[in-house]
Amino acid sequence: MSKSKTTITCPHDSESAITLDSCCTEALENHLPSDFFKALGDPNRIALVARLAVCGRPAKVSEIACCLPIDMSVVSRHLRQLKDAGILECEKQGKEVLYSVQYQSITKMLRGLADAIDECCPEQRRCVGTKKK
Amino acid sequence: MSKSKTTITCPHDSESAITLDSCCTEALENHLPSDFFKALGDPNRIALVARLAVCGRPAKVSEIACCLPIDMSVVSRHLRQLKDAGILECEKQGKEVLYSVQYQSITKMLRGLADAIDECCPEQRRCVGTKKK
DNA sequence: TGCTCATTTGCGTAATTGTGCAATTGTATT
DNA sequence: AATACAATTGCACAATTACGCAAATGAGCA
Repeated sequence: MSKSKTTITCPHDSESAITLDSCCTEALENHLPSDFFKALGDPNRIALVARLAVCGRPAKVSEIACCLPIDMSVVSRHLRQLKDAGILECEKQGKEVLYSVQYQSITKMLRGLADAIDECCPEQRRCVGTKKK
Repeated sequence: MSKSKTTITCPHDSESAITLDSCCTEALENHLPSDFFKALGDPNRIALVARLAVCGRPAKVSEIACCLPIDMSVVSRHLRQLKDAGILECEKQGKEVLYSVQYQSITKMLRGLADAIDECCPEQRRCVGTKKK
């Protein structure tokens, strides 16, 4: 943890300004890519990831699609979004495209975020209540 | 992990059906509440959480709102959504409402999910390639 | 009681997103 | 070359969501 610190004051209420540890903010926001969460924010995409995760092997789009009551074209778009978010990966094999879960990068991401939040937790740092007056 | 297992066959392609370990699916889906991710899927809400996290103390709505170029009523709604998702908590104090980050429940959730994904990771289980033939 | 301030809620609108269908692309097979 | 199949993309539409403004709620204070 560093000691660099910035205080951002509220224009209309400078006394109760939120104290921002800039270094910590960056560390946290690096771990908070909203595209990652947006990708997991849809029930159908959650279902796709869960099924693919327990499947344990690369699966083609058509077999993934048949588990859900939505069109395969929609599944294809969902899979692409999950891939762009770093949750899935895919490889072409002949006519087919095989999707699989990026286990390591997901768990690394989740644990990294958890650690970053722990770093910010008041109980774990000395820099609490540094209020500008 | 248990041994109960279910195979869901594709209607039009039963040979390449995705093998589903039902117990594992449930375990995973329990860790995948889409509302949690949906709440973190918006850049403004991410910013709110990050700022509140590094703030390290309960903060009132107006001071949280002044960090973002959006109306306070919108911030209020975002905060409520984050609270409903279990990411923030709030307490009334006179006229004001103080929001703070639920550090423990978030990190517990993230690490629980990471563990659940690890449980599904092919390298860590024996039940790979259980394909119906 | 009347007033002020902080927050929430109602409502209308613009933007985004999820979806299905049809057409297209790309790859193998005949 | 023609055909068949898997996956993607274009397009239109419905549903959801983010947003700002104004009004309402609620809690302290004169």
